[in-house]
Amino acid sequence: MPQDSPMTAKPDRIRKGRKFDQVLEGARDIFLRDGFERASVDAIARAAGVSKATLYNYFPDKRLLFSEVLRRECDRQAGAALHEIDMAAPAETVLKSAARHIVSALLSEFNQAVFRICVAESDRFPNLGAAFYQSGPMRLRSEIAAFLREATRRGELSVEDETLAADQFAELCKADLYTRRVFRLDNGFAEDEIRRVIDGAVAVFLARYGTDRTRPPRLSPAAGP
Amino acid sequence: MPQDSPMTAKPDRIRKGRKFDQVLEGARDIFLRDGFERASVDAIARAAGVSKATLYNYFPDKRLLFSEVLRRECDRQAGAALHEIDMAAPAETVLKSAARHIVSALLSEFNQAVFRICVAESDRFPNLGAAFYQSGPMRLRSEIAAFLREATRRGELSVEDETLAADQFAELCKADLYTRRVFRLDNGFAEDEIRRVIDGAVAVFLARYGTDRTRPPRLSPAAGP
DNA sequence: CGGAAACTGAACCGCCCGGTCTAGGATGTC
DNA sequence: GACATCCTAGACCGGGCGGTTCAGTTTCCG
Repeated sequence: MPQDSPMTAKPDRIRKGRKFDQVLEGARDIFLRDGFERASVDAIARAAGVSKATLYNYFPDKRLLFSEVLRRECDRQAGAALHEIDMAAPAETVLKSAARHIVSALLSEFNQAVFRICVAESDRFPNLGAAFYQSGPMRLRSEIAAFLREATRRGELSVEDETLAADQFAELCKADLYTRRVFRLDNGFAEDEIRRVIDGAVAVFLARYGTDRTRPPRLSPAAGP
Repeated sequence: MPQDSPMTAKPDRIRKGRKFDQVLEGARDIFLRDGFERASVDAIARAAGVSKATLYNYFPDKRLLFSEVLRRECDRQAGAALHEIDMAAPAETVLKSAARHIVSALLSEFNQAVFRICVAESDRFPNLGAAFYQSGPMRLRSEIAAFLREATRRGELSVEDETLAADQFAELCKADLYTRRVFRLDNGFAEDEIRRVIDGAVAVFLARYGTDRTRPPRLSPAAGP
């Protein structure tokens, strides 16, 4: 039973107030929508369904509220990883499904919003960039690198510099799509656009890092001329 | 309807004011440093060595001044292209020197600043994203694509989808470096870090798109170099 | 020289913002 | 009922902002 009765014997409860989470949620909505500068504290309080006094009861100022919100969102983002992929499947299968996960995560509304804010505010909030990097790109890279190492051990791939290869793979997944999304030229992409990029990424990657077992027969236009 | 270009209209030397360029320069400095929201018009006027009244004589409001500044900076950026590269050299040479140009351009202070602003303000200034995209990534891509087409004709490469391949190459050049730069984890990179990425990018690219003439002997672990 | 046009500096306006404060309303515990 | 705690609505403050105005100065050019 989800009883959140605020009286659990004594004030060993650190949680400063009943509406603490509401404040964070409202702040997240407004900050992600408007950015730090344009988000007004009044708007946040309104969105949180809370009075401004209550808000300032929890957080001493706007900056700290912002930092806390972004820190949490970075953590949240870190959860959405590639864990569910069956790393024991054939390399090409793993790469393809990883690519699909990466693409859809990168293009998601949420990731875009957090990315935008982190980029824009990274000078005023120096730790922000690092937080985002570690919660997103860095985790992704180490997961991919671990897989590459394992696949190399199995003889399916031949990767010496796993971190470089992992970065390359992630970058290949961005091709075109990400840029267009970041600059708001498109907000949705057709399935065949996505497949084109994913298949292209896997093909390029395997051409370089595949072994004889996994490298596809060269589909070069050598057939052509 | 507000006139956004003081140089238009009839006479030749109408130049709405002697200090027009000063204003643009000052505005560029401040906007690129502080972004749109945090840049105050007073600061811009001060940086331009001009009174606020003069500034508002040229531009009806802050938004339009901003748009004009960014439009010019995008144009300026477009100039710094790959033209000077000798496209007739062997493919690997061309790719390597192109990669070096791309990397140094991407990591430059100027490009970072413009990128940041475009990303942050792309929703409030919808045409901004497109302007940046066309002046930067898109030009780059079409130049690379043109080279790939030519190299394929020469039989040095074997590329079917030139735009995809061009995007992939540009993405490969970003690996790791760009992310770290954008999030301000580093502001300078050692020469061997850069070379590692560039060589890696070219190797991956040639493994997929090279022909027997240009594809390097596979450096797979089985076969020694 | 003389007058128009460009430019200046500063004061000024209205607005909104971050942040404070107060008087009072719920709520729950003894 | 009394007390304590949390919360609320909104008035309030100082300040910075974008933008305007204006009286006076500089520059340009015939």
